[in-house]
Order: sequence, then C-alpha cells, then structure tokens
Amino acid sequence: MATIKEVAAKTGLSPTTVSRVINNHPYVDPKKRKLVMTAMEELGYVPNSSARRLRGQRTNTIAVIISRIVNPFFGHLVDAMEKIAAERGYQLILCDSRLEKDREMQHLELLKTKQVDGIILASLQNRWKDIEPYTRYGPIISCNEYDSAADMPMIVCDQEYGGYIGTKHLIDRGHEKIAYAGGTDRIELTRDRFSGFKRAMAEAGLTVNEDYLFPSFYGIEDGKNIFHRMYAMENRPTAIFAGGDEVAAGVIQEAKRFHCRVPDDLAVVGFDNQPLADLIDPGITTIDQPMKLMGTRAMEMMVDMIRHNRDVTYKKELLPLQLIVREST
Amino acid sequence: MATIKEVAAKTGLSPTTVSRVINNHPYVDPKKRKLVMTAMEELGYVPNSSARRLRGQRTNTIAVIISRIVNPFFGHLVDAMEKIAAERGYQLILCDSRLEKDREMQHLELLKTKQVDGIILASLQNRWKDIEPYTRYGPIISCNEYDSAADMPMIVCDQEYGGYIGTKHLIDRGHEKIAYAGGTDRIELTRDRFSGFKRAMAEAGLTVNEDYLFPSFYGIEDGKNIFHRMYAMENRPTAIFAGGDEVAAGVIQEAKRFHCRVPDDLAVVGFDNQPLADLIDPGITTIDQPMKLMGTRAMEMMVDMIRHNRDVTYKKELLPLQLIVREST
DNA sequence: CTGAAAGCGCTTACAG
DNA sequence: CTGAAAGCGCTTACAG
Repeated sequence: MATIKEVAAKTGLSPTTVSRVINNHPYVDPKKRKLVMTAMEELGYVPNSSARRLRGQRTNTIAVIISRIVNPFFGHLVDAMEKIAAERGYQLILCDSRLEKDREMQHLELLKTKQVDGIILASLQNRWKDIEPYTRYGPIISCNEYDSAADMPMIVCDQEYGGYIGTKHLIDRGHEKIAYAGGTDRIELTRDRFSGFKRAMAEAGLTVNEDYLFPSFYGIEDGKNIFHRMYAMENRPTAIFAGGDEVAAGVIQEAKRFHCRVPDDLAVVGFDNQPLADLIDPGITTIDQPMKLMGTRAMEMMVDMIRHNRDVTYKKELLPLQLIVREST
Repeated sequence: MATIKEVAAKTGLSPTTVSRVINNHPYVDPKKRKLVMTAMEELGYVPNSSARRLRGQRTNTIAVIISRIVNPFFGHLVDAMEKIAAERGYQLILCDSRLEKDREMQHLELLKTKQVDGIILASLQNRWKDIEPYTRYGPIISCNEYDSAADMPMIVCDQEYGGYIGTKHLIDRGHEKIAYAGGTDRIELTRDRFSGFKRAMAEAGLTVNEDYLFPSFYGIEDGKNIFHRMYAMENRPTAIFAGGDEVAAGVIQEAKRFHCRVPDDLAVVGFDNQPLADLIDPGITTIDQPMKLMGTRAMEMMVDMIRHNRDVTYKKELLPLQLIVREST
C-alpha cells in the first residue's frame, strides 16, 4: 500500500503538503494540489485509517449496544441509526449484549480502548454505577431503555403512559381479570410500564392479581408458554397486556391452536407496533413506539456530542407513544 | 489516559517490558510481571487500540454488508455472525447497502483504508469486476448471495433446487397457473431460483406465463401490490411462489382482505422460513434457508482466513434447503 | 503558500 | 530475562 511518503516522493513535495491536499486545507497551490491528486490516483493511495485515528484521537466509529438483533424492534432502531451515521460519515459497530451484563461491560470497553468515539445504549443490563465510570472516555447516551439515576442524555418513550393506555383500553372493553406480561423487575423501563398498568387498574377500582403477572419475556416461544400458564389456571384472565408484539403473537397463535377465541375468550394487547402486529390474524392491538424517530434522534445527538466535545449537553427527551387498536381486543 | 510510558515510569521498567506483560509474552520475571499488572490497575491503563492497529496492521474488525437490516432474514444472519465474531475477539461493523451499488462500493473502501480486516458480503449489488480489485487488500467472502464468475469463497444455498421444490410442490397440489415473484433479473441468486422454477414447470409440461412474473421485491407492501396486480387480471393465477416470507405475508394478508381464500383461491409459497411464516394464518409453506448455519459458517471462515493470511483457501460451500409445508398451499 | 520536525502509543527485531 | 531504538502512517504547530 502506498503511503503519504511515497506520494510526496513522487511529486517532489513534502508529506505535509500531501496531507493538506488530503484534508482539503486551503492555502495549497492549485497546481500542486492537482499534482498530488494525480499522484495519489496513480499510486492507488488511500489514507491509512489507523494512523489517522492514532494521530487524530478519533475513530469515526460509534457503537450501538442492543440486546437482541433478531428482535425487529432493534432491527428498526439500528436501521434508523445506521442511516444517520452513514450520512454523517460514521461507522456503526453492532454490539449484542444478548441480555448479559458481562457482554455489555465488555462492549463498554470499546470506548476506553479508543475503538469508538461514543456509545449508544439501546439496551441496559447494568446499573448506572457500573456504567458511569466509562463516561469520562467519551459520550454515552441511552435510547429506548433508561435509568433515572443516570446522568446521561436519554431518548425515551413515556412507558408509564404506555402501560396506562394499554391497560385502560382493556378496562374500557370491560375486562377486569387482566394479566400482565411486561415484567415488573429491576429494569426501570418495565417498572414504569408496570406502574402505568397499576395506575389504570387502581383508577378502575380493580385489584392486581399476583398470579396474573409474568416476568419480562421476549420472544414468540415465551408468549406460547405464557398462554399455557394462563390456560392451566382455574380462574383464567380474560385479557393480557404483553411486553412486546412477539410475545403477543405467541399468545395469540397458541390461543387459536387451543380454540381459545381472541378477543372473545382472551383479549391481547402488545407493545411496539411491529409490522408483525398488522400481519397476524387477528391484528394485534398495540402501543406504537416510534422506533425510527428514536434511532434517528439518538444518532443525531451522538454525532453532535462527538463533534462538539461535551460543549453540548442533552437531557432526557420524551417521545410520544400511542395506542393502535386492532382486532385482538 | 495512561499510556504505556507512564506504566513504565511508575514501575521503573521499560515500555518494552510493559508491552510484553500486556501481550502475555513468556520470559518476563514473574515479580516484574506482577509489578506491571498492579501499576496498570492503579493507573487504569488500557492499551490504545489505534496504536496497536497502526503498529500491528490489523484491526480485529470485520464488516458485514447486508442490504436491509429490517429484513429478519438478515437479522438472523447477522445474529449468528456476531456471536462467532464476539467469541473470537472481533468487532462487527454493520454496513447496510440499502440495495444501492454506491453504498456497497463505499463500504468496500473500509478494507482499503484498513478499517477492517475482512468483509463478508451477505448481499451483492455490484458485479465481480468491480469488487475484485478490493481482494488484494484483504479477504472478501460472500454468504447468501453469490456470483459464479467471482473468485472468492462463498457460502450459498442451492437456490435452483429451492426454486424447483417450491414450484414442484405447487404443481403436485394441482396448480398450473403459477405466478412467480422471486425476480428474474441480474442477480444470480434470483436467476438460479428462477431456473428451478422453470425446470419444474417444464418437467410438468407447463408453460411460463410472462404476465405472472414479478420482479424481485422485498417487503410486505410489495406483497400487497403484487396481490392487487394479480387480482386485477382476467386470467388470474391460482398460486404464487414469492421471493420471501415477507412478500408472501403481504400477499396473504391482502388476499384475506379481499375475500380471496388461501389456499383455495390462491396458494402461496414463501422463502426463508422466518418466524413470521409460522405465525400468520394460514401458516406459510416456505423454503427453509439455514440462516444461522450460513452466518456461523461464514464468520468462522472469515476469521480463519484473516488469521492464516491467505494460506487457507475456501471454495463455494453449498448448504441444504428444504420445503416446509404449512397451510398456505 | 510550504516544509522540517515532533509525536500520537504501541510492538518488534536487535543486542545484550 | 531486559532495554534502547526504530518505525507503523499520519497531522499539526512552528517557522519561514
């Protein structure tokens, strides 16, 4: 591979001047500029990124940490991010934590070892106290998941509201025995969503049945399992609010297989509004999360933070969430 | 950030020795090794990747070029790749060509500018003659899409066979007026699949109706459009072989909306065997593509090629394809 | 408008 | 087992 030195030698100019041409500096004699250009062309010269990185202390690379790329929700999120990153001249490193704390921590090391200029956390497996130390190495923002204790910019949807409107919708449809499969655990996002569920229940004077609460699951298979657990109950719920459309789809599919009619015997609300929600039969009533907007906004913010080097500060940005009614309720 | 020099200063040793400790070289006095280790710990030292890259001429990064990350097919492929890459200590750069030749070419530049050690092409927008020049900068392999004229390792499925068994299945079900939406154009993969379609038709003594051929489309919306174009025909086909499950899903959804019964009025065969195929109603008869196997094998091969620096050579590897029969036929 | 020199932070022969 | 020195390929003050 040709280096800047060889280009300099070929043109009889200094490496400095060649570098200036490469970087479009002003104050280069137009003739010499042209000379350098053709020499680069002839030698097939291309700047070595590693050298530029070392010298310039930036990588033009951003890592995005997700927890499961096969989840279409993340697919759409990453798609939007990749688009903005490409426009702005950044590479995207895809980091899949697979819901494991350790993998997430390892990915955070990328910032420390200067392999990326910034990190977008679209999933959050660790607590803020473990993530915080990394912020001194570069910008970290979260998108989708969040942690109120965290001092970092966040692009989030109003999950409490989402939990509320989904539940309220079921209540309005006359349901009282409502199961909840969004998870109630350590993750703030799911906790907030659960708060919304509880608020709607309380407002309607309904009590939350502990047996109807299922931990946070992710895929179709989980949905199937949840259906069977409900089906085995003596006192079955008449409706379920699932943590994602895939889970909802699993519930619906299995319900149909066991001749449990949706929505008559079991109403189902999903979350995300993935394409899937509109495709299966009956269509899934769900909460629309603006995945594209989230991804776009997060990447724009990240690039801005990298370029302006901490001069810009962002806070929590709240994005809208809305109920999409289909045939499953 | 602490550097190797600072660690050296703190321990009274040379940077060379510190480097040896970092890289687990033998022949370092155990006591000194320990000394260095604690000094690194105390300083929060971490090696700078850019420097290592420049010095070592490798990046431990691999790019994968896909054409549409929101397609679950690519989601699963990338998922399998990421897993192997992480195990082997490589980062994955996600490159989305969005079906555009230019974007793909830009992504190939990553190899030239030493930003990645190798590239996996899971999508192929350009011709081999345009890609070939990049092979001198590092290993390039294809996975999924392919080009027989190309002199690169390829992990491919037997598309001709896939086209054949899908079509044969429809013929066995008694169909004669069979539409084909897999594309017939410049891409070899789709051309081969189309060959399989034609072979099955020919064997059964059926003629291919030009009006029933639709260019290669990708998403649900495309499926809906195709349905309407068929629906508007005087002499409608009774079956369609779609290029992907998403397209098939779009066809089916719209068919149901217009009271066209599947499979009675219109039988539908998809491709890929995505989770979706099993979820919608009726389930989609489809051709299973071993996405996980493809991704795993491709990444293993890539890492092997990078590590053994062209000493290893691979050829085309053919992976099995099989018909999954569900209710849509 | 141009160039010599220093340095980004490592690793690797080489010599001991 | 250890260290001094060179060099990976750039860019950026600095001086002219």
